[in-house]
Amino acid sequence: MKQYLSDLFIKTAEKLTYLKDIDYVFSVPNQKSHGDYSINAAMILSKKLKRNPREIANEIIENLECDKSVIEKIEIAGPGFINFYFSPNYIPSIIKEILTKKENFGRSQKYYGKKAMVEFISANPTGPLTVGHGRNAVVGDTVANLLEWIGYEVDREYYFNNAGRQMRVLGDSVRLRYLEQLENKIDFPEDYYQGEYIKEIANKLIAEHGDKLIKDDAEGIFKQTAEKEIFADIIKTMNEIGIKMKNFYNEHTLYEDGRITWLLEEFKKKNLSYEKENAIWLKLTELGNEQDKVIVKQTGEPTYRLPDIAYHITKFERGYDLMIDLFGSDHNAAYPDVLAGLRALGYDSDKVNVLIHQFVTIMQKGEVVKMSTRKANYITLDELVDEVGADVVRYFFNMRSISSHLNFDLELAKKQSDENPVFYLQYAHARIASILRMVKEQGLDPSLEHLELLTKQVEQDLLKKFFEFPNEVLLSAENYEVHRIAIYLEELASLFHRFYTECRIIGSEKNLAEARIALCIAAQTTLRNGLSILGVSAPDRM
RNA sequence: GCCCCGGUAGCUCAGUGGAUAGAGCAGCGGUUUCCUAAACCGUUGGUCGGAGGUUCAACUCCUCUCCGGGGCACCA
Repeated sequence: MKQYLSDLFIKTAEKLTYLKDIDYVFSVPNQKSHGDYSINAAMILSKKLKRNPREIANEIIENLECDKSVIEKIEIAGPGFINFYFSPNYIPSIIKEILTKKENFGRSQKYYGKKAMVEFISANPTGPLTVGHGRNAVVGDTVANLLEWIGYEVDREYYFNNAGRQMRVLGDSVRLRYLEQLENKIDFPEDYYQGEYIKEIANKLIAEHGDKLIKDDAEGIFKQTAEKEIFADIIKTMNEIGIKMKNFYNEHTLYEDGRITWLLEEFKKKNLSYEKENAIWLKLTELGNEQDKVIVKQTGEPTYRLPDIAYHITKFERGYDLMIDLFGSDHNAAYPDVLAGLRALGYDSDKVNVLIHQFVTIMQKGEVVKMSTRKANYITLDELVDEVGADVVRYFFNMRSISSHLNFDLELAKKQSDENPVFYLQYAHARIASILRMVKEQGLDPSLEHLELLTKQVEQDLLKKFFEFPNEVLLSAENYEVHRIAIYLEELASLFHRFYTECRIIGSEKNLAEARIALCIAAQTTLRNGLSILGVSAPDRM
């Protein structure tokens, strides 16, 4: 419907040239009495043309060449809205489109031929993924899905660092636990990794090597084993919630390739860096940021900024048209430095889109659980998935705007009842599957021959909702707003339940019954497609 | 001191500068001899944190301010 109107206005703009280059908006009015679609063009033009908006609206309507069989009525309302009422005979045509496109209904080719990379999770292998990482993981994967739905070829990538201080501390934490298990007296520093998993890794080393490692240092087998075990655990968790990375990018590669040295030289050559207090600084103030930052420490080790910039350069070299970085809000001060560095080297930093999601607050028995990886006071993503299931985890993390804090109530999520919106959606899908099984036994088949019989209000409301889906996918993808899909699906499911409460199939006149079966299939397809974007399963039975 | 995010119904949250601000849950009252009641219907509930400003029109944009969260590393 929107597409039809939008084409209509583009055509009309050839006659009424003032319709060109203005940002009019088509919207579905809040109230049914305001039609199916509404446009605000006349009000926007009012100031520009210094004319009465209702007068302009009239002129626009006179010049619209619309098909009577598609648009039944056009009205001017309020301060100058133009309201369109679509013909009840046109509206069911969407069913044909859905039944033809099936699992592709909602996809578009708008960005066909473009390549995108979504970098997410990117947690260093110092411990299991926590609930905090869960939001990043789920949203990142869903954003990648959305981009695929609008035509992008998408790569998912995980960037990690297995060198540096944190990893040394990790290795030493394992070493100390190893010694402790062998009944040596140790002093375990407070800022070391406190988690149980460290002891498990130490035990594993004892099982394999006995006490032969007593003289080994932290950096060797202790660190290596820790990294290997932890990564295996992370990947297992990712698999459980359906995430498959295309690539794991090790920061260390950037050193081996000589990219770090090269980058340092580039900054020096371009006079963008300087030495002070035995460290090398990047002139970020000259690039428009607040303060200069260190890129090489006194120790000679680069800070994260240098490899981060080098890493993004590899993304540019790999030919991505769009690069998404997804971080938690604790990183929100880091990315402007990286982008400024890229700009200074001539890269188009507009192609890099940094998404920041706010924190997850876990509520347990009415209390906020404070979490810290190092203190081991956290709930792992694995535990969460075990308790509530992958579908609930995926849905909960997807259902809120990423800029809002997410309140994850463990008791509620565990409840597997109607308080959980994910069950509402899955039930709608399962209910349709059940209906379809039933009507088949009755010898009824879907038919597109008499869709014009779908004239009841609830039927028309559901049909109109189908029209919105492709546009909803497009808007969600272009704005990286995963929660819009969840909201849309809840509205869609609600409309289906209302339809089915009022309209029965078995017992209705045959042509009507078969048209309604087609309507059910269309609803099921749309629900399933939406759920697949979110990575939530669509069960046939519950 | 500075930067980012939030503040909307009892709770959790939606809300492209548009018409009378919505949903879910909770509360209250109903609906099933009938293809899934994990459903549906009705109803209660609002100073959109506050103050200015821009606009034909502000929950939405701008300024100031209060409250909460996250940052401002030679950690990532």
